Amino acid sequence: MTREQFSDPAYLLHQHGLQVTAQRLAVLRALARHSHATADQIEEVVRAEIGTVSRQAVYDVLAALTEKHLIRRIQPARSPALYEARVDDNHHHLVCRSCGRVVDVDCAVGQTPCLQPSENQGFVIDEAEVIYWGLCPSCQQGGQPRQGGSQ
Amino acid sequence: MTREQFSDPAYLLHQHGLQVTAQRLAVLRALARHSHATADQIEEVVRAEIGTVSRQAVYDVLAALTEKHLIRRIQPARSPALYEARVDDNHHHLVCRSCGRVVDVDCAVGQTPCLQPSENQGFVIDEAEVIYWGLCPSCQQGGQPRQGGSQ
DNA sequence: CTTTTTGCAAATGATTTGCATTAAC
DNA sequence: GTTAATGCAAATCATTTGCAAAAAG
Repeated sequence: MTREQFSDPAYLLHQHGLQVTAQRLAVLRALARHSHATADQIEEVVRAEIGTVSRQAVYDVLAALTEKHLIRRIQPARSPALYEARVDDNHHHLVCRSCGRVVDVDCAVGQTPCLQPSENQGFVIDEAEVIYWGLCPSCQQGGQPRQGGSQ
Repeated sequence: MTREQFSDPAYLLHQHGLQVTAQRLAVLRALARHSHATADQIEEVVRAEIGTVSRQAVYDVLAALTEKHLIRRIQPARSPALYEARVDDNHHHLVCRSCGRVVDVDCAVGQTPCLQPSENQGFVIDEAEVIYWGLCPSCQQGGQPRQGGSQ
């Protein structure tokens, strides 16, 4: 197993029991380039690249990749879900309540302590998702909320 | 201002510039009793109590209360949003990927450090939302995922 | 009395489902 | 060849919108 196989999309898919298809590769490539993209945006990018994808194929691919933890789905309140290339790096998100902008931030508490809640109540935790809600720099001046957590 | 005014729902509403209506009081009461309820469930409870509410009134009330931070909205992946009586206690959530069960847990890192991300990128943060994804005790035996983060 | 809320109906919009066709293994 | 993935159409379902009637201050 060579080092570069780790980052080879086709190998990754195969490794997780998924068939290697043009649209799956294209979705992975699209996400590598555009982080925090909606299904719609991904569809657009993928279609531009390989010519044809159905919306359903996109949803299907995203669901399959999410289930295998090859990508991550984030749901910033009411707006459509966003997807990002999974990096397994325990990073979190800053989300603007006004414009919906999403920015990555490293975990504030070190490497992986976020995975441990104070009490697990018998749950087996596999992921900690942290969203910091607030206003981005540009929305702090002038703008008032249009989307996001409230209303 | 007496001590009990702090917890008086009518006073709370008034204090936040909201008119005091039967359905708002009923929603607050419903949430005090049933934490992590969907709009649907709240509608049901409220209707049982005051006889009549439209679905829209429920959504409207929930939006108003959420905006004033009197209650909190949580969005566990694809499933409908849940609401809980706001406690301002910096607690987080354990969500079961299989059955969708939601359980409260205290912040693992003390009083309010969760509000501070490693870098705020110029954002003004007003809330930190933490969701621990995993499997609840009962779903660890036997059951396989039906709803939740991955398809 | 004036403004905010409610109720009703209809619309929106993301996501899902079912099934035949096609591509991967 | 078999099985898994795609494409297409139609359905679902939470949530929103617009407007008239009712209630709150």
